[in-house]
Amino acid sequence: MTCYTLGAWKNINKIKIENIQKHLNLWYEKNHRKLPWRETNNPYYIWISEVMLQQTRVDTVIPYFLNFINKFPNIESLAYAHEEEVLKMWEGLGYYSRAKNLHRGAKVIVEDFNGNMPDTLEEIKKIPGIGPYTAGAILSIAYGKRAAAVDGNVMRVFSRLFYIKEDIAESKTRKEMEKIGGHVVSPQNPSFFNQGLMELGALICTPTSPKCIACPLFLECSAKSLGVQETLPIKKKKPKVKTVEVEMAIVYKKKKLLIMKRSTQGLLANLWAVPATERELNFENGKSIRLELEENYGMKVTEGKFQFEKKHIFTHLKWKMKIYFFKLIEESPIDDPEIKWILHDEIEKYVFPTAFMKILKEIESIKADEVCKL
DNA sequence: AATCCGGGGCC
DNA sequence: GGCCCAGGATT
Repeated sequence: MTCYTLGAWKNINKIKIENIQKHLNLWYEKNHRKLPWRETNNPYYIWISEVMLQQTRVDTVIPYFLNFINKFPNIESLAYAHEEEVLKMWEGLGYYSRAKNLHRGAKVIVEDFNGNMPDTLEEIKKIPGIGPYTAGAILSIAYGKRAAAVDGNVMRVFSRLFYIKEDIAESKTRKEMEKIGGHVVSPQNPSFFNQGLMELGALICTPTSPKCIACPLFLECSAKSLGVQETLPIKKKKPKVKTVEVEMAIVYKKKKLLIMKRSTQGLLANLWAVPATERELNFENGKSIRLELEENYGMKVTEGKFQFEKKHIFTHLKWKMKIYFFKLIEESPIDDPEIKWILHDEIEKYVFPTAFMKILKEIESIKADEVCKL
């Protein structure tokens, strides 16, 4: 059995490739899950679903997809929407720049492509938020074109199928995988083939304990024949998790709660939140949230009352959140549209990331009487 | 090439 | 608590 190191994919036996194409397409046709975006070839639906599925599980995406296409049924309706509306539909899904790019992308399609999703690689790559994977997925699934659509699942399948030991965290390996994807994709049905690879990765060729006994490519799999399927793919880079202490201010003016928009850059950019300061743990150089409110907004508040602590884990970041309650003493002299005082039942009008939504939900259960006693 | 950007499920 | 992700943009 061959080990296909860098560049050796050109030597993959032609019969082996044809067998893989035949077995995989038949398996996909018979065994694929019925999902909302698989009911159609509409390029718009395929686009939305593929972007939502980036780094996100199918079960999470389904309700978001249905709500999204209900609210924005076509490219025009998305292009003419306000960004706030688009973000609202994305609330809780994470990686919010995906929603902003989707919105920008719809505008580009309306302005530069006459409102139709382009069907060539060259044009489709001009749309913000569409990279190599999403481009290939749209071309093959919506337009039946012979294009590679290589994501994490496909790299795992390839690494086992062809016994590839290169580190899939490296970009040269990813590029190599894309070449393999373009080389082996079925000319008969590129859509079934690409979706078949991903479905196989999701259902059979799973990261841990792959179900080889049920795999349609059992006989073609190099790793399985050597019994090394569990050791692949090889992925070396490990991001370090940084812990950050975050002070959050729950400020009340009577029964109204203070919220403000986060900065236009960085984590959770441009989304609504309660005022917060971040500082790296073990460094005492941060200002307290109370001082920030006074210096940045000229807002005087009572001494903070520590309420509770909570953790929130992002991919490479751990937030240790300390939540303090304050009462307003003196209004800010600045009239800033990005500062608002809202009643609790108004929080659904604004877009809050999950980390803050959890806090707001906990706050809600604390009685107003208690706040007034501060 | 390295870094940033969420969130949830699983063990 | 640590692991896994159906990536793309920016620097």
